[in-house]
Amino acid sequence: MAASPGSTSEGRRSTRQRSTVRELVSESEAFLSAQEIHHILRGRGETIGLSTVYRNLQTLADDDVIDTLRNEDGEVLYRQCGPLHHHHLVCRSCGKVEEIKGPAVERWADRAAEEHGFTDVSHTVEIFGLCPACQAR
Amino acid sequence: MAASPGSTSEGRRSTRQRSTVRELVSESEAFLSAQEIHHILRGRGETIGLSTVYRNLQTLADDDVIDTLRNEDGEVLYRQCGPLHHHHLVCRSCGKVEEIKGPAVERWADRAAEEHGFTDVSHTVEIFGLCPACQAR
DNA sequence: TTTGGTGCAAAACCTTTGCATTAGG
DNA sequence: CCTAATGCAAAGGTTTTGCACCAAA
Repeated sequence: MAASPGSTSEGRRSTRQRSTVRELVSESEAFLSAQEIHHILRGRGETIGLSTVYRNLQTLADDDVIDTLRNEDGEVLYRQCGPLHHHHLVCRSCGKVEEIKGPAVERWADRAAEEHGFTDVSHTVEIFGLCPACQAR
Repeated sequence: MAASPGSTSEGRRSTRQRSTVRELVSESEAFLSAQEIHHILRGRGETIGLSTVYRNLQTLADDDVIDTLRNEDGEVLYRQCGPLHHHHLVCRSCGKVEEIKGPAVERWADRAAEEHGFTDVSHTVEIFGLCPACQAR
């Protein structure tokens, strides 16, 4: 992961909306889009604007509180930063996600980057397929 | 790569626009966005609509003539397919792309999917970092 | 009180789609 | 001919931004 020297979390006020967003992201296993987060919170009766959701997700990502990922449709997805780095095995049909650890890939990626003289390396790996349940259907 | 049984390249007509798009993508080293491609072609005096660019890029991708990739801004980027499946090492600063082959990753991804019972597997791997030139700056 | 945060609506983006027209086979 | 391909404009989607108001410190 990239180092983030200039932490921007200095003058952040704690508001109900920010807490609500952070909590939802924390309690969720899956990656959520901003739209989904807004929809869920509204469904719970929370009062929060879509732009506020976007702005909070951005600041949370800036502060390295949450991880971001882009799905195949170009939507940005958000999730709490996990303690361990891992990757995702995603079902193309039902969207089910399996987490997979892959120390081998980490090493491979770092080495490949190093061989080309790259530093400050990060990587994304996503595996797509058809899960057992969806094959049966 | 997922198997593509039903090749859709059957009834494709060869038009000036399709050739132009394919040629530009072929002759270019870098990944280009649809908007960039349209802009470049218009700049050259070509007569072509933006939607035609999009549609041709889609069919070319469907026919496995070009590779697609999404940049960090969510734009879809296109580039001519290499003969071998490979991944990309992208400089976060200047956008320079190195191709890297990684049979190990292919095997790892396929095995990880298999262990979870997934079939029809494809995967994406992107490595981001700072290239030597940009480190110097 | 001061100023960052919020909410709404409008704008900005990339991308897709409807439809009449053109042109490849 | 026939129908895929084109071009334009309009619509679709996500994300950003302007601005007046609100509330944390």
